Amino acid sequence: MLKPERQAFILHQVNLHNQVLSTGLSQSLDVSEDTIRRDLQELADNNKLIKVHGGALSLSFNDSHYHATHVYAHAEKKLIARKAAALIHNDMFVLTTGGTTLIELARILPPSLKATFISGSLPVALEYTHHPNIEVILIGDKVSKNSKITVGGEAIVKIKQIKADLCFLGVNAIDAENGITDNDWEVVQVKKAMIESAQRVICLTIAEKINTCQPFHVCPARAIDTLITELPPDDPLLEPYRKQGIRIL
Amino acid sequence: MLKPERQAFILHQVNLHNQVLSTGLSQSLDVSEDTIRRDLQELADNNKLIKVHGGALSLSFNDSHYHATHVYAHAEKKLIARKAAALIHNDMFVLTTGGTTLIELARILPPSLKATFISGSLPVALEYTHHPNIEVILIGDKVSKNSKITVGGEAIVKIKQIKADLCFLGVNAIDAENGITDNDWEVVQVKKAMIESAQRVICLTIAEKINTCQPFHVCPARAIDTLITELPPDDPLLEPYRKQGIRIL
DNA sequence: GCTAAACCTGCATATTCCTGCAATTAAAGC
DNA sequence: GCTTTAATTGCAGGAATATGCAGGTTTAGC
Repeated sequence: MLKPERQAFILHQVNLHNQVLSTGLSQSLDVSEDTIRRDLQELADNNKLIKVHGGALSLSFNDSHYHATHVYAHAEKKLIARKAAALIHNDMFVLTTGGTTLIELARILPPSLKATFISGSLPVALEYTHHPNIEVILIGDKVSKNSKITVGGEAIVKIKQIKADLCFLGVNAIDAENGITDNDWEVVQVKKAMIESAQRVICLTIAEKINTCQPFHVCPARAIDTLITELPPDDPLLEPYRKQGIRIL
Repeated sequence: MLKPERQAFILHQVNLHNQVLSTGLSQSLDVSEDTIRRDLQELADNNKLIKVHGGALSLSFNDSHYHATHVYAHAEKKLIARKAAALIHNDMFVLTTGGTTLIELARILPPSLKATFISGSLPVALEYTHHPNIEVILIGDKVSKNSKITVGGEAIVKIKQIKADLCFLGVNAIDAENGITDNDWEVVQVKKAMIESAQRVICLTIAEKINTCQPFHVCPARAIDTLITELPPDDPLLEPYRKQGIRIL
C-alpha cells in the first residue's frame, strides 16, 4: 500500500469516527506505530486533522451528514459490527442488506481484507468503495426511497444467480416463534432471495428488536445460522434461539 | 513493445486498479524500473496520473473525495445544472452518468418534477432518492472505486435495453476534433452505451475542460445534441461546436 | 508522585529516485 | 536498401525517501 493511500485511509477513518488511535491504525494497516505517528504528523501539518496524544481527532465535528443525523444505538451497532467482521475472511463472497448496522460493519472492515461484497444498498456500497482491497458488486433495479436499497424482480433474479459464502442480514424484528419479519413487502422479497443464495446466514440486530414482530414474514428463525447482538452470548434473552440450534455471538 | 503501447497499458492498469507499483510494472512489462519511472513521470507531466513514491495513483485519487463538502468550481456547476434542469419535463426517462455536476443537477430538480432517472452512479442515485416524485432505477454491476459508478458487461447490457428520452453526460474532456474523451476505459464503455440508448444526448462540462483531451475516446463531438457550459451560448470558445451543429446552452 | 503508554530523536537499512552516459533501437532521409 | 539522426533504453553511482528500531523523554491517568 502506497503512502498517500494509507494517509487517505487514515483521513477517512478520522472523519468517520471523529477520532483514531495510533495503536489501532498500526494494527489494521500493518505498519509500525512510528509510521502512523509520522503520517498523523504530516496530515496535521496540512491541516487535515488534529493530532493528539495517542492518536488524532477530526477537524470538524459537524461536517458529515452521517454524524449530523445521529444514529440510534450507535455504540451497540459498533459492537455488533465488530463481532460480525471477525467472521469474514479473505476471498469470501459476502451478500449484505442495508441498514445502519451494515454501514457500521463496512466502516470497520480492516483495509487488508480482500473480499467481494455484493449489496443492493446504496449507502453501504458507497462505504465499501473506500476500502482498497474490497470488490463491490451492486445489485441493480428500482431504488426504494425509504431504505435506499434496490428492490424488484431484476434484483431478485440477480441475487438468485449468486452463490455467496456469507449473508449478513440486518433485521427489523425477530421472534423465536414467528422468525424474522419486516415492514416492507419489497425489501422482504430481496432478503428472502439473499438467504437462499448464501451458504451461511448471519443475523445482525440490536437486542431491542429481539422478540418483536412486523407484518411481513421473511424466514423462520432456524433458517439462520448465526445471530449477533450487542449482548453477551449467554444472555438469557437469547436462550430460545440457541435452543433452535442457532449459533449466538 | 513500443513506448506508446506500454504507456497505454500502464494507464489502463492504473485506471483499473487505482494504483500501480513501479516494481510490478517493471516485471510484467519486462523493462527496467528506470523506464517505468520515466513513463510514469511523462504520464504525470501530461496529467494522466499522479506519480508517488513507489508507483502511481489514478487521477481520480484525491483525499478530498472524503471531504464531500468542497466541490471544485461549484458556482459554475450550479449554473450548468440550472440550464440542464430546464430540459427535463414530466414523464421523461432520463439516463445520467456520475460526477459532481450531475449531483448538482439532482439537487436542484424541482420537487414537482415527476420523471424516471436511470443511473449507475451511487452518489447521484442517492441524491435522486430525496425527491418525492422521481423514480430511480439503478444500473447494477461492479462498482468502480474511482468514479463510484457501476461498470462492466452487465451494466452495459442493461443500459442497451433502455430507450431513454435524454442522456445527461458529465464529461471529462471535450475537443472539437477528438470529440469526447475520458481517462477510465471502463467508464468510457458505459458512456458509449448510454449515448446509444438515448434520443438526445446533452453534454455538461465546465469551460475549463473544453478543448482538452484524455486517453480514451467516447464519441465524436457531433454525436451529441446539446452542450451546456457555464459560459453564455455565444462565447467564441464554443464556436467550433456550434459549427458542427451542436446546440449550445 | 508513580507508572505505563505514547512520544521524539537519531540512526540503520532498504527502497526508490535522479543524473549522466553509453549502447541500442526506431525513424527519417536519400 | 542503406545511412544518418533522433529517440529510447539500461546501467552505474550517488541522493533522497520511507520505514523500523533503540534509547531516553514526556504525557496522561491514577
